[in-house]
Amino acid sequence: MPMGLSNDDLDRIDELVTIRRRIKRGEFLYQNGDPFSSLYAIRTGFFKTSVTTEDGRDQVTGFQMAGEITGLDGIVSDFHSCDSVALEDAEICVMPFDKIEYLSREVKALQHHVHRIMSKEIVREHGVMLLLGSMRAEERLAAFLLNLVKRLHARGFSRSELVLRMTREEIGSYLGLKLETVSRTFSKFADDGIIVVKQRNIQILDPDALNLIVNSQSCA
Amino acid sequence: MPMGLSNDDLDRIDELVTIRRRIKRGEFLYQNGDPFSSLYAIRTGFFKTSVTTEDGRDQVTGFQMAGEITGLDGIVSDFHSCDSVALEDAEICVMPFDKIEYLSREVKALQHHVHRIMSKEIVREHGVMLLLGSMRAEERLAAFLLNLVKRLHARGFSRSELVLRMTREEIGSYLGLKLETVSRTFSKFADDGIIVVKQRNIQILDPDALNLIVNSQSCA
DNA sequence: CGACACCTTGAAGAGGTTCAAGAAATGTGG
DNA sequence: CCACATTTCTTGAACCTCTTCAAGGTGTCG
Repeated sequence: MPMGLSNDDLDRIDELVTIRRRIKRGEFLYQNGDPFSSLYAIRTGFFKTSVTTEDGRDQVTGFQMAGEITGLDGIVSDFHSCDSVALEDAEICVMPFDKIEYLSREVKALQHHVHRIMSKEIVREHGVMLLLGSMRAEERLAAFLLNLVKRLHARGFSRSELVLRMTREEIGSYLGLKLETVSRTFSKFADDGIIVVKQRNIQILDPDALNLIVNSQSCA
Repeated sequence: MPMGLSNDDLDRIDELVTIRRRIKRGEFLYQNGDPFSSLYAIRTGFFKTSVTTEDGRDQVTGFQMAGEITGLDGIVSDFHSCDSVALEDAEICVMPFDKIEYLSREVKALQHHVHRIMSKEIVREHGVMLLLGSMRAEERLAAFLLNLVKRLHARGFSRSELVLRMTREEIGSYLGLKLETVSRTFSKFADDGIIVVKQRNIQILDPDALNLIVNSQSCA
C-alpha cells in the first residue's frame, strides 16, 4: 500500500494485518450500534454497507470488494452507524484502530495513507450524491456498471464481463430506484445491444454507449 | 476542540489557527482542480460545496457554517475535487495540512480529532444518501430544515427561526429537487401551518410536524 | 428608479413507482 | 437427485410525484 517504507516500518505495518476472519455469505461484518474497534481490509469476497432509519427505510451506501477498507463510519462515535454484510463468502483482515493510530504516529507514510483512504471515501460519496441528486435511471445504472467493471478490471478481471454479487433490489437501493426500474433498465440496455444480461452475469458489448449515457444528460 | 491537553500541546495546536483569511460573499475558498494544501476552519460565515461534471451538471454536496471544517476532499489526490463558495462574507482559518499531519503525530488527541472529523463527514454523507435515495420531496425539505435549525441552535441561535443563506435553487440541488419543487413545498408547509415563510426567513411553528414528516414515510 | 436575480404559482407532461402476475433460478429436505 | 418452497427477476398497466415550461410577482443593489 504506502510506498517508500523501510523494512522496519514494513514489519510493523504487517502486524496490522495479522488477524484474519472469515465471513460467510449473509453474515454481518458489523452492525449499526456495534461498538467500533477496528477497520477491516477485505482480502476476498464482496460486501455491502447500508444505513437504516427508525421507520424501517434503508439505503445501501456502498459495495466493497477485495483491497478496500470498511468500517470508517465507526470512528466518530465509537459505534458503527451502518451495517456491513457479506454478499459472498469472504476473508478480511481485522485492523484494530488503536493500533492504526499508534503506528500512524510513528510511520508518516501510514498516517498519510489513512488520511487518503478517508478522503477517498468522502470523494466517492460526493459522486454518489451527484448520481442520486441529478441523474436519471439510465444514467445511474450506466454509471454503476462502469464503476463496477472499472474496479473489477483493476483487480485483474475482465473489462467486459462481470457477475453481480447483489440483487436488483440492492442495486436499486444504492441507486435510489425500485428493483423493477433496475430490471427494466437492464432490459432496455439489452434491447439496445449495449449489454447482454443473463441473470447476474452481465456482458458489456458497448462501453462507449454507457459512457455516452452518463456524460450527456439526455441531450444525446 | 479536543479535550485533556497539556498547555504545551495547546500552544502548539494554536499555531494551526494563526493564519486567517477573509472571504467575501460569492468568492471561492477553493475550486475543483486547485492544488490542495490546507484544511479550512470556518470562524464566521456560511459556505456551500459542490461538484460539477464535464457535461455541466452540478450538485451541492453540503453547506458549512461556523465551527465546521472544509477541504477534506483534497487530501486523496492533492487536488480539490469540488468547489467551495462563500454564501455570505466569511472569515476562516487556514490550517496547512502538512502541519496538521506533523502535529497529529505528536499530539494523540489531535490525531484522533482529525480522524473523527473525517469519519463524521462520511457519516453525514450517508445521511444525505439516505435522503436522496429514499425520501420524497416533503420529507427531504423537512429533514433539511430540521438539520439546519439544529446546527444553528447548537451555535446559540434560535430553535425556531432561521435565515436561509442559500437560494431555492441551491437547496434544490442539495436535495435533488428542482427549485420550483422547493418553493412549492415551502408553500405547502406554510399552508399547513407548519412554518412561516418570508423569503429567506423561516419560522418553524410546529417542529413535531416536521419530525413526523421525516420519520413516517407517507404512512402518516 | 430601473435592471437583475430570485421566488411563486399554474398547467401539461414525463419518468419512475406501485400493484400484480408469472417465469426463472436457487436452495432445501426427503 | 429430484420435488417443492422460496427467492429473485421480468414485464404490463395504471397511477403519482416531480419536472418542465411559462408567466408574473417580489426583493435587492447599483
